[in-house]
Amino acid sequence: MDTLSRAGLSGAAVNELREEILEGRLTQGERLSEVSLSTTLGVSRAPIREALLHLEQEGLVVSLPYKGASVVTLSQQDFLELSTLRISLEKLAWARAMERVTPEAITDLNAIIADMQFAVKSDQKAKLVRLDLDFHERVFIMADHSRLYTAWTAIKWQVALFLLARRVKVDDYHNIIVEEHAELIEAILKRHDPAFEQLIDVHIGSGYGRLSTIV
Amino acid sequence: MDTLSRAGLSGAAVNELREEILEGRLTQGERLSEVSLSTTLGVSRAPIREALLHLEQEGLVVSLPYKGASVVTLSQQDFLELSTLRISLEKLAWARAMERVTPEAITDLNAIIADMQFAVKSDQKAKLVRLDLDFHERVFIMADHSRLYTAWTAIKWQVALFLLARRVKVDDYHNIIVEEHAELIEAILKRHDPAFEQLIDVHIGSGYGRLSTIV
DNA sequence: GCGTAGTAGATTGTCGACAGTCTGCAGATT
DNA sequence: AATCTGCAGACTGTCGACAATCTACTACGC
Repeated sequence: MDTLSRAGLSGAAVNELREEILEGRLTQGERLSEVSLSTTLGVSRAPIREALLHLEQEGLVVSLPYKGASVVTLSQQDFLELSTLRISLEKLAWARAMERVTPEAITDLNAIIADMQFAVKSDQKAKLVRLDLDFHERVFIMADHSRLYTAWTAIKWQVALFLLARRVKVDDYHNIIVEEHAELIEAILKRHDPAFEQLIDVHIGSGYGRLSTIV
Repeated sequence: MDTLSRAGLSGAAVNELREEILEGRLTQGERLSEVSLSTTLGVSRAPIREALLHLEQEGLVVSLPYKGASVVTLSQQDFLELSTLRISLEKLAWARAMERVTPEAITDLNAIIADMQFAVKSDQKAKLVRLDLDFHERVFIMADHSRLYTAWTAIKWQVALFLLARRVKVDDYHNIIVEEHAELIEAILKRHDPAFEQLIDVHIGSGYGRLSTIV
């Protein structure tokens, strides 16, 4: 991870708050008062403020001057933005990852797919989402492009929030996720497969079709 | 601008420090001590820390825990990263801008080109760089995609730093910049010109060829 | 002389308190 | 009754001081 390497208290606050948002204990739109957070987490306001700035950069929190921070409320429009930008970023990531792939990386990716299969069987939906994002995370790391990775982290947790909040129909998500990621690995093994861009369009963009009505 | 709307002191510090970095008064690699900055700018460390976090997000500053912040040092590798990511972002931006273009926006863009011509004649190199970035800035705004715009701002000032630091050969930059931007406007007027992606590859990617040896 | 432990200085991380700003309600005015 | 004004409370923005950490120099041992 990225934020784990940050300084102690603010980094810990980031991880704690992010988990609470992703798991729904902090609902979308909920006010995030600095003082209440500082008393709850047992630290002063300084690391809390820094944590909120970081979460704002990750798109999980929105804040206005003198009006405080709130958990982001993601709309269908936001999901469209996330999908279109993600497609652009992933195309670049995969193109570069193809040129830098190692056998060990493929082994890791296949291990994730194996975990996915288990998660599907045992119906662990949250775990499945984490594996999905972890899979793509490794591709972005493989791409060896620090700014591309930064751009990815700026939308990663918003995508996670959308998937975890069940605002996407997950019925077929279960059924196709293993197969689609396996196809992506095949594409990467071919190295210069020109069809990978179309594959990404389908893989990421298919979320449009799975976009359900607002919960 | 974006940061002008931020709260007073930290936002002002961001703008002040960014200008000093872009104009070279703060050289690349220079240490940025919080206390010395706070005494220099006449504010306490709190807004300075916030400003440094913001500048780190913009890629103009790098910082390590307990080791402090420094002005970023951009290498040729960094320029390659900036160019490849920027091409991805601009392709998405132009595709969307084409669908949303208004006559007023075209007027604004042509006004910028007119200013460019004047800047070229009067040999105002820094002004020319600003106009170049302002041109693209407006396209990203036209794209009406908040996360794409955020991704753009995360690399925008690094691109500016590269161009302003004269680490790119600017001889032909002067000669072709007006013509290339005029071509981009023509492409946007055609709305669904499929050749615009290639145009962007050339326009942004040509920086590779202009990349000079390290100063 | 060279390497290493210790220490002093400087710098960042954190804290609690004060100042500036927003929000909602109470009361006055028309 | 409706609207405006002023106030009270809560919250964010800022500040100065203390704690934790890093760094570079010094002194010691070999």
